[in-house]
Amino acid sequence: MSLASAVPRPAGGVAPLFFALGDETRLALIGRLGEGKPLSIAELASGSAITRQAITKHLNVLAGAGLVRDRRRGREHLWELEVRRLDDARAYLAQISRQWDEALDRLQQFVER
Amino acid sequence: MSLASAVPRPAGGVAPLFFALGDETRLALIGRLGEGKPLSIAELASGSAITRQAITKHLNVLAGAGLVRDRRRGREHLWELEVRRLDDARAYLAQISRQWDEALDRLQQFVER
DNA sequence: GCCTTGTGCAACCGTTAGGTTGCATGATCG
DNA sequence: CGATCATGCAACCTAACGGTTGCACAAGGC
Repeated sequence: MSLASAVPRPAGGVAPLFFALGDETRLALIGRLGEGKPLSIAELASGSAITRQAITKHLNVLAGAGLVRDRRRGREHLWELEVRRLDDARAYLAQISRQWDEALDRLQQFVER
Repeated sequence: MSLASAVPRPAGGVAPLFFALGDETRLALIGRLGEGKPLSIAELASGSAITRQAITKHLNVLAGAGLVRDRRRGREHLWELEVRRLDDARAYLAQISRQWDEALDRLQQFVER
């Protein structure tokens, strides 16, 4: 009955995913990592008004949501974007839109007969 | 230069939008409102483990992000989904994906020559 | 071996989020 | 008018968030 349960959620749930996206600083990080080149924490922190440790925390939040992945090279950690995870979020939003459209169609037909 | 600033953001910024989506309870509300039928606060609260006032707060957060709109009928407020706002979020995600793909293409060409 | 550089870890702090309870208010139905 | 039902408003509480500072540590460069 409940359509809510009919909406399949990616592993781990979408809420943490959206939560990770719901912060200006984190969006900025995603934007920079989206330029393609993997960056170290120090590189991400330099030029930012924020502390390196704060950046680290944000990266961990993003990593927890699967939005970002780190790979160490020597003594430094290179972080890069995990684009597929963005698709999960998009798919979820698309599904709700579809559910909405279909519901409106049903209501429309119900009115017309 | 910075590609981050090249990503157009919907009015009000996307961060609040994603923030509003980043909560399990709020996602459930969106799911129920996505069924098409406008619902009152009391209707949304009944059957929920949560207090009516908590629901009200969540609805206000969603309204603040433009994800939901209320229309009063007599003494009750009917809430309904604002689907277009979901498209804003989707467009933003799509843009980052596109930025990523293009960046990878450039890097690829750089390697090949 | 030393000094530097990139991180991690832990404690701490102010603010906000999510939730509750209690009471006031406004529209509706007898 | 009086009882009732759907809300709003405000205070309060706890836990988490976003940020900082300080120090320890491991990997390179010289």
